[in-house]
Amino acid sequence: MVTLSDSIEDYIKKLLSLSSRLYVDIRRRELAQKFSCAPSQINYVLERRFSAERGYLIESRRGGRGYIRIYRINPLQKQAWKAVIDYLAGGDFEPDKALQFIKRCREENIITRREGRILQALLKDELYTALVSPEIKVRSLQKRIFKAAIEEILKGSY
Amino acid sequence: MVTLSDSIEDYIKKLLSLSSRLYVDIRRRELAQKFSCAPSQINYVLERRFSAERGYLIESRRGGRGYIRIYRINPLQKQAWKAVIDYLAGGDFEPDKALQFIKRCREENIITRREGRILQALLKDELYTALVSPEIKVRSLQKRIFKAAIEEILKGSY
DNA sequence: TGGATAAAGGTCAGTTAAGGTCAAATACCG
DNA sequence: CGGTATTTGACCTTAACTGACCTTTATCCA
Repeated sequence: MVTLSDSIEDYIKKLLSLSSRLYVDIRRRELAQKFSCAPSQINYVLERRFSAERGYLIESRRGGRGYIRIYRINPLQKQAWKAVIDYLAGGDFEPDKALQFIKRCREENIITRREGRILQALLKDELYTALVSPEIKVRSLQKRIFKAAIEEILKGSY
Repeated sequence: MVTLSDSIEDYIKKLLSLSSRLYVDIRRRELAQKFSCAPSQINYVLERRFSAERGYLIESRRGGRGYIRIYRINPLQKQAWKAVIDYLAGGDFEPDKALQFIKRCREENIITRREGRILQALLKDELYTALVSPEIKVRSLQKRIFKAAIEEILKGSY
């Protein structure tokens, strides 16, 4: 089932892969027109599919000659891994961010498809509800479990 | 006597047998319309007739363009995992038992080293205690989480 | 030169289109 | 008759998508 968001995502990724620089510029209006959708749809896609956790950065300018620039940030180095995980695990845990991070790990082939699926499954709220409450406890547990799982992956040898 | 559930079950199985992939996607609404029944009837059939024990797995997405995906577990895999699946369909849960399964799976090379480590990590009591009690709840949670992970592995291709 | 205007993009609440849950009602079977 | 399986309906959650309204920037012209 391919959604509009999927198509827009694919299109932008294609642009990125064709670009010799590490970013591409788009015009929100144009893209929206190309896909016959509301301009705000583009923001939606950027937010959901091109977040920092996924390894992208967005910058933009309004007004005449405005644009949206999408950067693909460098692949994760061993060192940077720890930082991302600490960041995700610091403060309130947001499963959605963790999920995005998983997507990125997949794209960079740091984890296998199966591992990605396992990690994703561990973040589902339904696993915890009825057994754990209030919500804050659910988050803490998810955090612990996510961290534990990812650390095992980090420990290495395939 | 042939019940509605029977017909729906047959229909889905037919779809699966016609599919070249190891899953089919359905739309709950559509199916319900096709069989002139309440949408929740579909969930009922899936729950009763397409459980892991019977060799199937379900996954779904809500919202616009939502879907329900039904996997048929590859018979070979099912064979290999039968003991685990049956164990998980039963009542209580002992982490030690699960650990033994993991070990066995490693020896037979049906999971990778990394997957083995992840699964093991998920069973550690320390992850749960302090956040969950009494012990019976810890066990239930461990079971759910372990089961969720196993099911993702069962979903297939590497 | 600076104020009006046009041409971008941003935000956010609300709508639509899915699927999920659970308990109550009903049907079937031994 | 009692218990189990089926079926339904009311209500909930979630993801995608839209539209109205807001802000920023460039540029043009008096």
